[in-house]
Amino acid sequence: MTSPASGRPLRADALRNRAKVLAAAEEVFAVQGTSASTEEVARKAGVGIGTVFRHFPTKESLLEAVLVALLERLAGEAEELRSAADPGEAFFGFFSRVVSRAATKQAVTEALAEAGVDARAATGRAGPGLRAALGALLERAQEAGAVRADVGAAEVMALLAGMSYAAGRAGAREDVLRIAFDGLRPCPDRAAARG
Amino acid sequence: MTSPASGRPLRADALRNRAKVLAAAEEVFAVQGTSASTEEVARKAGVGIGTVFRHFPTKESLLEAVLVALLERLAGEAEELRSAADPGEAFFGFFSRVVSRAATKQAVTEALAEAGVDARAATGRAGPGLRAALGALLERAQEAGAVRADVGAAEVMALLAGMSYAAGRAGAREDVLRIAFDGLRPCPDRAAARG
DNA sequence: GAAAATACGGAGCAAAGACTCCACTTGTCA
DNA sequence: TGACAAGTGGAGTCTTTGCTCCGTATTTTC
Repeated sequence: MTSPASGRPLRADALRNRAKVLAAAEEVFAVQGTSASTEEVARKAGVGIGTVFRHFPTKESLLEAVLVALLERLAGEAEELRSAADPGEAFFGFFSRVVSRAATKQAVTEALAEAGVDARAATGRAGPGLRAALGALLERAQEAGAVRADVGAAEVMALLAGMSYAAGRAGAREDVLRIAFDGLRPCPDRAAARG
Repeated sequence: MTSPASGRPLRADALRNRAKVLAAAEEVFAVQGTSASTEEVARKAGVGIGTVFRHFPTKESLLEAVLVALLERLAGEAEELRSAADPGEAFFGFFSRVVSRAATKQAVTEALAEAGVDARAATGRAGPGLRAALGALLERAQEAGAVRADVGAAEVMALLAGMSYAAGRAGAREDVLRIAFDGLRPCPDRAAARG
């Protein structure tokens, strides 16, 4: 996505500015949440507001671009872990890394939430990418017996979003994650415990 | 809280209006989220904006009043379950009832999040009430062996907030809750699963 | 039932934020 | 290097929203 939908490629300076805006937006939204103003983003990027709106015609489209970038990066990280030695550690490690990142970056939580629902059109494109990558991690962990067999990628995504939210608010991140992880692990006499 | 902090009791019509505003605010915030406008609340309550601001000098104070009412009601429900026959069912039933309510009422999730952090002054008063009531439910469930012994009320609150958030976004509420509940249950050979 | 106290309603104010417009600058291409 | 297309910046517009102010209406008190 380095050129406008139809027509010539972007001019060099425009390309540079677009990147600056995107980077600034990601940082601003991460710190202040997605309700931060467009002007704040422009200031951080060192460009005029007009420039921001030239590249992203609405605030929503800017936000969308940021979320997509975030999701793609997460998906990439998951992808890399696909061939890790320990599938269980790969899965749980990825999960907790995402959650701990969400604790400081509000935008991550929102991206995950959006990805789960794929409400927005564009995140609808990136969401499945993450879901697929996470799904692969999940499957390998299940085959290795590190994760119970009766959960799917969708539930794990939802759990991930929920835990990210909780991490951003309450303290005790590790303790809450421990509960979720134990819930994900196989447990032979679970039936007994339920009864 | 039916009279002003210092001075005479409220006039009869004022008391009535205050109640109408609070009820309207709860409904509006539940449906539209806490970013709904004060004017919307006034319209729903059938009073002028001036009246809303007379009773709640800032929007924040109105929101706070709604959240406190919500938390107190939840705490009350938890209290009632204190002497239920089956402590495990009481605990898990309460938990899932809260989550399913949060699925349709955004304000519930926010109230829980606030209660966990007790960031706001006033919810700081009501938050501990819920925490205590939930803690009592938790303890009884633990004594009955339905919940693992090594979790505290704080973690459960955080988990509750996270699950409420997840429920409001993704579908698959039951499936995600199942994971969380299994994580909360005792499981003798958990150590083995972790290794 | 009149006077005083209290409350009501909604026009209007001020601040914030999304977005537009256009005179000016910068990159590109022949 | 000149000409033109492309991009920039930020003052200004429009809308929304929290909140105030005060003339009018309702309750309470005696």
